Amino acid sequence: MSKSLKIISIMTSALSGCFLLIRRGRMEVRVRYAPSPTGLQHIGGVRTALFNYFFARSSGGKFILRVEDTDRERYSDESLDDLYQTLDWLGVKWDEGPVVGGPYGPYIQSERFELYKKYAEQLVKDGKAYYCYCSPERLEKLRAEQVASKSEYQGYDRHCANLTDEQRAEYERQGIKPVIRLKVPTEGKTTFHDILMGDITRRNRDVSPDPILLKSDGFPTYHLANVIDDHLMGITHIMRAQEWIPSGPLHILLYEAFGWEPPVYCHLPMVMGKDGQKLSKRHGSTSLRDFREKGYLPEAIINYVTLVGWSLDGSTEFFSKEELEKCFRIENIHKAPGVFDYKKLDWFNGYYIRACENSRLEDLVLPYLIKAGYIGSEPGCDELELVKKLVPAAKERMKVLSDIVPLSTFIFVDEPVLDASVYCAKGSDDEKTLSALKHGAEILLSGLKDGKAEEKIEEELVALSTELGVKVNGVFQPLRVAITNSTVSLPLFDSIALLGLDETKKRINRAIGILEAKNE
RNA sequence: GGUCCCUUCGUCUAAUGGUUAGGACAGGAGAUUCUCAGUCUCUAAAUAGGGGUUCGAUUCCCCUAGGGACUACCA
Repeated sequence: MSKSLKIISIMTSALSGCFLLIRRGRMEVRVRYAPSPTGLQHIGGVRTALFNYFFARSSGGKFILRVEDTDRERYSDESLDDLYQTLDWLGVKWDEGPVVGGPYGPYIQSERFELYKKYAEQLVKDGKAYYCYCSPERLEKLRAEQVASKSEYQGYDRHCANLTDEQRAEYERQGIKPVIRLKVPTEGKTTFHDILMGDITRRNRDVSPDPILLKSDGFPTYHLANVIDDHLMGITHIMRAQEWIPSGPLHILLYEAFGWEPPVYCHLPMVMGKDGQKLSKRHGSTSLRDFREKGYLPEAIINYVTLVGWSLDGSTEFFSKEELEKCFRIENIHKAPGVFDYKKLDWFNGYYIRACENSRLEDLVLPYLIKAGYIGSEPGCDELELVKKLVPAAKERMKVLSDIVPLSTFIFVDEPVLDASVYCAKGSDDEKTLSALKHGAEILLSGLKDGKAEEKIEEELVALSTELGVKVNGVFQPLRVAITNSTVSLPLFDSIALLGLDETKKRINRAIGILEAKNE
């Protein structure tokens, strides 16, 4: 190419870029989350929703929810409920979509049923698509043969691509319901641009040959419905998981067949399990419902999940939803897939629990205590008072809300430790342990009864330990085990406050009995 | 099998054509006059391999290897 020609070509491409900018630049960003209600919302889907939502917010655009319920076999009402519940729980609000409506509705694909058929038939009229009468059995057999022969050519053999009118009429007479397939060109190549990945090109002969657009039941397949709706709803950016990259060229072909301008693509890195495979149930919980039930806070989920495959600067760890709505940049999305780290999520969750207002935490923890049967389903004043005392003591020991149950069991279930050796701390012995328990109890109970400061009592207990020639824990452990029935527990004074003085006294005396029986 | 995508500590990630390659989780050690937890301090740990381009490459290019996704009348 000569120099001047080159310059001209650069200029024209710059110019067409300008037009694109003018056409698009004025337009606000419109993105969508378009799940199919065939199961519970999971980490991967939620991450996609979040990235779309944050991108929309941070660029002053619109976030649209669209329900892609074209698979009647796998659809369930429960999944749809779960979708709404999950987004609601996360505090992700959609600007347009089901429930709230919007100028491009309806936003549920089954309610747009007629539309897809119309467009598919238009494609047939234009010679871009055709009716196919092949039976599922024939297709199955074809596929089996291709797999067996390890043929380089995999996919539909275009058997119905050039049917005569007579042949078609004959099939129709037999009552066979056709599907509509797209004519994929066999020559040339198709390129689409991805913000993250750059240009991705595929030879047309490698595009899955003649995919079905409209199923025989009249419902569209994903490809058709997705392209039509994205266009009709004015979607500007498609942010979806990288598993969709292979169908990118097919979608471009569809946009071309319709004569439409394709949107900008951004394929999100996938979320993997520890073994590097796509995250699934066998790696642990994946549904948001599970996480919610175990007691993860929405702020922890949001914070951690958006940090898989995205980062601001590599050192900022904590982001609130509101911050992400401001600082999320599409350019900071990573290309490589990321492993979902349950431990790090736990760490975030613990952090957010500790940061949680006590009053809110009381409310959050209540259902777990009720479910455990520790407090009534209609908690009375006494019970609420107890929870009020429990929360600050348990707070920094919790990773998930359900941890409140094991931490508070000693209050509600009294199963004394009968093995005397458990009371004995490292470096102490049976005799000293008994003595520590007896004298410690005296110091403790009389001190508390007289309203002595905890610090003062603690000092006296420490003094007792030096007196007995044991470590500090040599005095505290027998008391704690006696009171909480466990070597692992809340701190001594918190435990007593929760249990009450009478019950404390009762448990200590019982423990003294257990130790005395052994020492004899 | 075919096509496409990816590759910095175990994990999530930062960085630049020139740094002791930074942070966080997890791990290890220690501190905190009660266990556990929390908090604090310290510590170990990475540019997949091989070729180029370059005075210099982890960064740019090529090859190899490894991993992943897709290959449905599912999305």
